[in-house]
Amino acid sequence: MAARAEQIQHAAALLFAERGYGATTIDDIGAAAGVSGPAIYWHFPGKQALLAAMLTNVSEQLLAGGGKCVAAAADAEAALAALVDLQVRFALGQPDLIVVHSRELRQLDEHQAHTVRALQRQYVDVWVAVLRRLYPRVVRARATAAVQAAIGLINSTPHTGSLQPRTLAPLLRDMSLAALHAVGTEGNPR
Amino acid sequence: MAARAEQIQHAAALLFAERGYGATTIDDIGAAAGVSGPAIYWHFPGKQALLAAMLTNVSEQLLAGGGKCVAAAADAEAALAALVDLQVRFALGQPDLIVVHSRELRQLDEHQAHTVRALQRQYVDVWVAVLRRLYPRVVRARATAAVQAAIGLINSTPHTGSLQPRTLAPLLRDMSLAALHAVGTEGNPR
DNA sequence: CCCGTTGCTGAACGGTCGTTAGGGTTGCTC
DNA sequence: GAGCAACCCTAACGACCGTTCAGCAACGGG
Repeated sequence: MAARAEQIQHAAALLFAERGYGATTIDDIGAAAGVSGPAIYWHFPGKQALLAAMLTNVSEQLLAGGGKCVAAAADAEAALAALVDLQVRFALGQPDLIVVHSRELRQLDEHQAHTVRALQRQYVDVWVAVLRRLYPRVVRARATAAVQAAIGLINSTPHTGSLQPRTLAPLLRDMSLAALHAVGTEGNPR
Repeated sequence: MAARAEQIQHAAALLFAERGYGATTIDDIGAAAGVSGPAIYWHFPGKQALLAAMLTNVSEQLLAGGGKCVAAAADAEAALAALVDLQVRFALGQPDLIVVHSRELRQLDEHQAHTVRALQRQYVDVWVAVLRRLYPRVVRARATAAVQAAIGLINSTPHTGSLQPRTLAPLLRDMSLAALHAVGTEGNPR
C-alpha cells in the first residue's frame, strides 16, 4: 500500500481507538496524518471504507498468523500456547487496532461486516480446533465460547496501562492458558 | 425513578448496545420507549446525560454488590468466588448495560467520565483486595491487571450468543477463577 | 515545452441530528 | 371552574460533518 494511505490508516486507528468512530471526523484524521480533510478521499472511498480496510486488515493478519502458529507447533499444547502468544503480542503491540477491532464492528454496513465476521469466525475456529484436539470431550459450542472468553481476557487490557508490556505479557499468557485448560478439566479439578 | 424515565433508559441501553452511542439518535430512543423524540428532554437534560446516568447506575450497582459479596463471605477464596459469580450474573443478566459500560465511556465529558471511572476503580479495588488477601505476594499493580483481565473475560461473552446462559455461566466462572488463581501460583505451576 | 497523471487544497453543498420553542392535553387542587 | 403543574407533541433552528467540486502545484515522459 502507498505510504500516505498507511499513514492515514494509522492516524485513523489511533483516533478511532481513543475517541470512537462516531466521534472522529474526517478532518481530524486528515490533520493527524499531515494532510487536510478531503485528501482522504483520494486514498479511500469514504470514512466507512477506511474503517473496513482497518478491520479486514487486522482480521487477515490474525488469521494468517494463527495458521502459521498451528502449522509450526509440535503438538496441540504447543499450538495453543503459540496462539495465546500471538494474541498477546498483537494486543500489546497494536492496542489501537485491537480496540477498534473489538468495538467498532457495528459501524460497518451489512456487507463489510459480514466479511470481517467471517474472518473472525475462521480465526476463532483455528483456536477451537486446537483446543478440541487437546480436549476432545469438549463440545464445539463450549469450546467456541471458551476461546472467545480467552481472547476477551487478552484484549481487555490494552486500554488500561497499569503494567508494562514486558511484565504484562507473561501474566496474560499464564492467565488465559489457565482459563483454557480449565475448560478441559472441569468436573474433576485439581 | 419515574416509570417513563426508566423506560427511556432501558430503551437507550438496548440501542446503545446494538448500534453504539454515536449511531443512535434521540428520535430512535424516543420511539423505542413509546414517546417521540424531544420528550426525552423532560426526563433527562440531554443525550450525554442519559448515557452518564446509565453508566453511573451500573457502576454503583456493581460496587454495592461487590461490597456485599465480600462482607458475606467466610474467607478470601469464597469472596473471590462470590465476586466472580456477581460479575457473571450481571454480564449474562444485563448484557446491554455491560456492553455499553465497557464501550461507551469515552463519549462522556471530562467530569462525568471521572465520576464513572472513580466508581470502576473502587470496584476493581474490591477485587484486588480480596485477591491479595488470598495471594499476599502478588504486588498491587499485577493484581489490578489480573482483575481487569478476569473481568474482561467475563464481559467479553455477552455479544456472542453461542451458548445458553445456564451453561455459559459455570464455564465463565471456572475459567475466570482458574485465570485468577494462576496469578497466585505463577512460577511454580501444577 | 506541452501534457497527462498524481496528490492535494479550500470552498461549498446537503443531510442529519441534538436541542429549543411554543403550544396543547390531562388531571389535581383550592 | 380557574389555575397550575406534569408531561408530551410538532415544528423549526443551527451546528456539524461526510462528501463533492473545481482548481492548482509538482513532475515525469515524449
